[in-house]
Amino acid sequence: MNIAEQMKNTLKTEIIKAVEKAGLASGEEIPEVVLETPKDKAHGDFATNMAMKLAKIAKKPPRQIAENLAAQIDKDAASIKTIDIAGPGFINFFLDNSYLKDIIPAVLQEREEYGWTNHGNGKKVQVEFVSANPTGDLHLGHARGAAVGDSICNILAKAGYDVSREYYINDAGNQINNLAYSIEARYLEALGMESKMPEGGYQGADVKGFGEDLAKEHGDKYISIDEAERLAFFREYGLKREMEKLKEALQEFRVEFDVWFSETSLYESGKVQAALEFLKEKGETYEEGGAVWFRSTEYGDDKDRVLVKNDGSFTYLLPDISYHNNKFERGFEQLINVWGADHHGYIPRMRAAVQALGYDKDQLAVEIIQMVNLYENGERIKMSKRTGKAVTLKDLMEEVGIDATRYFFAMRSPDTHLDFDLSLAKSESNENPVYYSQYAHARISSILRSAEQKGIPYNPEAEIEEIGTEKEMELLKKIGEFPETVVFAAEKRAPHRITNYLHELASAFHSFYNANRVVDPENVPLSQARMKLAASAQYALKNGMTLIGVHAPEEM
RNA sequence: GCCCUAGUAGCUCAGAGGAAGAGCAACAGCCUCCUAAGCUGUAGGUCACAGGUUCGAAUCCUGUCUAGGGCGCCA
Repeated sequence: MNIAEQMKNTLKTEIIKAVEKAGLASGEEIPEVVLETPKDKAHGDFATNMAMKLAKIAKKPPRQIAENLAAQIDKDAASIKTIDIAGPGFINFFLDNSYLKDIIPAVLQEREEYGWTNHGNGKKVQVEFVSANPTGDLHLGHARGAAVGDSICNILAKAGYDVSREYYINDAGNQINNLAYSIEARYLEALGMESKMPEGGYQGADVKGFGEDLAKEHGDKYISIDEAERLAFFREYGLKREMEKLKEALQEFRVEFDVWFSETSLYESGKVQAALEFLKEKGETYEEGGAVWFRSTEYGDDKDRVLVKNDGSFTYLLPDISYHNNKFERGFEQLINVWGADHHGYIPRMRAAVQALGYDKDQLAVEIIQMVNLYENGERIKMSKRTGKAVTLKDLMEEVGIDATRYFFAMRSPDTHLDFDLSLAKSESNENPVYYSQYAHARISSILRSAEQKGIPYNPEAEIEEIGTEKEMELLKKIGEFPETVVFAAEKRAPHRITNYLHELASAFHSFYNANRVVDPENVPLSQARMKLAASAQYALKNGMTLIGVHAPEEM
């Protein structure tokens, strides 16, 4: 348990004791103690609403209860300096914050592991994200999904969950045939022959390039061979090329997967058929109009869904059910799917499927990544995947840079529409929020370098007793909040909690920097104490940035 | 028509029962000194609207309006 948590727990215990001593409530009656850290410093270090909660039980006005509690509480036991009563009955605690200094040695001992906890108890979690069809470049929406998904995985892993990152390759549907036909058309075109793009074909420059490459390497070799054979070849070829590009772009974006799961493999191992048989035997299906239906309405869906069409072929739902069954068979206790907004209507039937398979509906969580609109110089940039005129992940990385792109996507709550301001993300100025935390990190490196040059070496044994100014204590407090922030972000699966925290931490550091001089040759002990404080802040900054895939530079 | 998401400062967004917040933009200051991509201060609000629950609602419930998305035997 970290220092900030310890303090909170002590305070909570003392509050409960005071409630009992004051005879306001006892045992089960006592409401859960809520301790918050007020934004306004005038409201103390911690505040509780206990008096208001007790008003009903004790049948007294909240302010009177607050007075009573304030009188009963053991101040020394909880390092309380003063207690205020404010507003409708808040009790504000002003603490003797010297305990915060223990944060420094704790951070400096844990270093790159500061903030990591065992909160998740090694629970096996599988996160499936991106899973874009291998039929073209990753666009903006995928980029957001990749950034958010990867950040969620990092956060869960560091909060003590056993995380597996997975990409589901849709390599079995019609879209792959379409890809094959599109490549064929481009191939013929490259040979100067008559060709026609299929309906809904892929117009992207990548597919065009494949056709040209094939023509260059193999000439007209594929014109004369059997059509089925030819298309099979184009399928394989297209899939391979597309997957290579996807992996490369994602890797560059600092997104790695543990498992690349092929839809086709489900068919080959008979798992799709097996899932269908399982549901049939369990009575979760019925036949109507020559099709096999899944009784998804039994589990809260709007209508039943077709699994097998009347021509005997499967709908996309069936392999998906099989896939999710397979995930559970692999021992995952919690599944998290990160999906684009266009799939949200699909959630009820998937949750129904999970239940029909015999699992709890909460074992599948779906995070919806809302749409991204691109702006430049205040103007909306329209995109169309159909015509291939979309901004791709690669474009973003090139134009904006990886750090800024990752930060921008992590910065916003995933389930809200995002306006991505290209000019802002590209700007290398104080308007760009990504530099703020990076600058704090680089600044600390610079301070430590500068101290060395001035003959003040970093001294791990330095005393930190002299730490105590207002800005120093505020910085310490913020550093101490890191572990609980990571846990909170993991529970809410909310990477933007991390960027918010980083901003607050950087702000606390910059503020401290401007108020208190770190390197002072006239006072080496104090300099060395502050260097340890700065180093602690730097670890918290760096570790937080790691979670969202942003680099922590030594200089800027 | 039904469902999902959103509506909070000029702009972009946090906050999800407890005291209205940040960044940018605006205005006024701060470098003979460790990185001014920084700091300090000022100004800026009917939390879309109307009801309800509660000691207390931006937050929960109901309805309305606005914007975007989804509602295939497509994937």
